[in-house]
Amino acid sequence: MQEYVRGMNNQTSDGPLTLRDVAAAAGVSLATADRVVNGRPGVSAKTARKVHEAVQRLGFRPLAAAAELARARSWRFAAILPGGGNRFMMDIADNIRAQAGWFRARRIGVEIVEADVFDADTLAAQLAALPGRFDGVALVALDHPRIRAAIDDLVEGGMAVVTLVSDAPSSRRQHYVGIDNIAAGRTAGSLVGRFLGPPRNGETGGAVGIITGSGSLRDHAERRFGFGQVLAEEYPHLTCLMPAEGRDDPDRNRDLVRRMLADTPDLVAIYNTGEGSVGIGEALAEAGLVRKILCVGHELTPATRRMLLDGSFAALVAQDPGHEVRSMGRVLHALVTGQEIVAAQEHIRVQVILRDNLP
Amino acid sequence: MQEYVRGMNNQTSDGPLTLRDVAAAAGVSLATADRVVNGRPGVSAKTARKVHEAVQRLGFRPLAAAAELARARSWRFAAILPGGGNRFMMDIADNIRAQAGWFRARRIGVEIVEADVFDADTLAAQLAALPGRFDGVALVALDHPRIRAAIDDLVEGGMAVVTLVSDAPSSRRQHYVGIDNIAAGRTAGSLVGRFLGPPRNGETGGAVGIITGSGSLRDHAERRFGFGQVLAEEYPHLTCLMPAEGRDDPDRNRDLVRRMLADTPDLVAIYNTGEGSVGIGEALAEAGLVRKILCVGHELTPATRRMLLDGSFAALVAQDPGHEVRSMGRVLHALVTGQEIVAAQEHIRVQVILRDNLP
DNA sequence: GGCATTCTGATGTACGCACCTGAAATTCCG
DNA sequence: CGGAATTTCAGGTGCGTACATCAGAATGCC
Repeated sequence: MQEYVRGMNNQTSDGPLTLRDVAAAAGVSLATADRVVNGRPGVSAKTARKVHEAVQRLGFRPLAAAAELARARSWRFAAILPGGGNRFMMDIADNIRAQAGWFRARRIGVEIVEADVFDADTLAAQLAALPGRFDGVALVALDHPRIRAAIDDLVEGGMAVVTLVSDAPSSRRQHYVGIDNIAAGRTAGSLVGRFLGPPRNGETGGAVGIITGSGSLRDHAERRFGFGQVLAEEYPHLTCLMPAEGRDDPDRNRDLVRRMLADTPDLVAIYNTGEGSVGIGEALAEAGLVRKILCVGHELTPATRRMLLDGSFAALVAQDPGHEVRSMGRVLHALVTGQEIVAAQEHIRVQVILRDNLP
Repeated sequence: MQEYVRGMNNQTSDGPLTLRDVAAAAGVSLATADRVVNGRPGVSAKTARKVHEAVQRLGFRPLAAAAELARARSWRFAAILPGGGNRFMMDIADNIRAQAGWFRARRIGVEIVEADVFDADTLAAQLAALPGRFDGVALVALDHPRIRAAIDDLVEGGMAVVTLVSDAPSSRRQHYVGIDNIAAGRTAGSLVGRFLGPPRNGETGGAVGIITGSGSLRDHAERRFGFGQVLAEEYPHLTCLMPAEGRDDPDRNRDLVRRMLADTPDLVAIYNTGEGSVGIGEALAEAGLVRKILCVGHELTPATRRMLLDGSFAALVAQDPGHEVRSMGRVLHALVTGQEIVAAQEHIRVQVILRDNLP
């Protein structure tokens, strides 16, 4: 067994455990120990086993900071977000900018790329243009065969790929940062059912209108599904109207609700699976039905916050863009540096926001 | 202006920005630049200004990993948690243990100290014994003059002090890791009010029972306050009964609810501000009143999860112990290393948990 | 078949990553 | 000129990695 210590570092006994200690214990050099610990090739099975044993026996864990410093390379991540004034996505973008310091401190540059998430071809082309320029991507995925293929190509090419907010589960993306949208829809359904209460004597339950953004983003579809499920199972006295597509646009949503009010005398509640809830509030205000018709929507924005406070909306089901951006950063960073992902920490909660627990 | 570069590092132009660049730009040595950046003494006002200017101009941010590595010292934190089988506190403890890796990777050792949080003298004595052994403390604070004084002494002595779950706002603790308990109580109040719905024709609203842990922990008191506030403001048809102290003990709570049921024919809901909700479920089951009486409680534990699923409890207002432990770690670490605390990241949300958004 | 030579895979050496810090050196100022 | 204030020097911090080294296998040649 040789001695590879020098200087003042020859205290294998006290102090924190370093790779040097492991190497000494295994009777190999630092470089070899490092190779084994990081699973790099060029080590015989026998010595690898010795090192592994030493790691186990001593309970060694590499110091993240030292590893990061030594790696001495920087990373470039792209965040592909839908363009068009979607407020929630703007929040995501703002949060990414706000996290610039965190990224910089880890040698990470993040570029926000606007995309037309509804056009699979364009999006696929944008994805295909990423390799070489970036080490990792987070994208709001359109769940479409062409996009899945594009994602798989990226992963194949060694890029870290993470879906954000809306998933593409059948692709090979390494991680999904976002909420369980079926659970989110179910939560909205339970809120509507419970807030409305059981049908009054002699009355029927009434009708529930559903406004949705678009059929092509998976998140909205899943929310509708979860919502419908709960209403059918638990509140059969309530009837769901056909979902109306407002493309997350307040103006369209306003029109949809106007029509809904005209067509549906027994309307008791409206659920919006996406953005543009303001339009709903406006239509209700016009009709003098604020607080008369129960509204539940998604995401906390200045507009929904206001409507929560003035009572137009009873509750919001939300995800925290800050958490999501931080999770995205941690996950991508862990992926490119080969660190472990702590699943529990990366789980994004489905939040219920009432007027009283507004952050 | 001198040259302090050596080796291959003489590229002040390209590559990422380092302290060396700042030092060169300011015309001082690395050591001096470092002192300024970290606010350590021994630098004249004039040179400090030069360095600050350079930092601003170049937009320098120290690389977290390098700083951490170089600081080369380890920290010892204590987490002072109430003993006695409180499930939520056990979760906190478990989360601390689960985060051991994270702490280790930052050279942080955490020791969990059980305390009798209800005895101010003992707790104060325990706090007084910390200096020398620890660099930072997180404690579930009893809001009591003696404890405040003990906390102030610790801070005075240079220890980082953070309150956890229950605050002592008038002390000099540097940070509180936990939820806004008034908001939590209000949220519970809104849930009860909305779930019960407006009074039916010809009926009065009914009575709401309140079970609380103890009067001496600030968190429970604040929850009661928030709860009562909302009920009085928004649901005046509901009457709150006097809070009954069950000391977070399921058995006591069971007895309290039994008595409550016997004494209060018009009981429509029960709110538990603390632990031991199982006892409530048991008492209701005995009386065959599960789902007949609306229950809202706090914290997600195996027991409350079960009761949420079987319908005994309609909703939980909760805080995420995982988030809290991670926040505690980050904050204490930031405090001892003199880093900045990102307030937005450390805000702990008041969560509403229904059966459908159970994590 | 014996021996020199090339090649290959395994292992070690030494330096760099960017910052921190105690001791040494320098400057300042009365 | 002496002591305090300020600044610089130099040596860590633990790990990654290009390059050097080395042993042994494979090859080639006589």
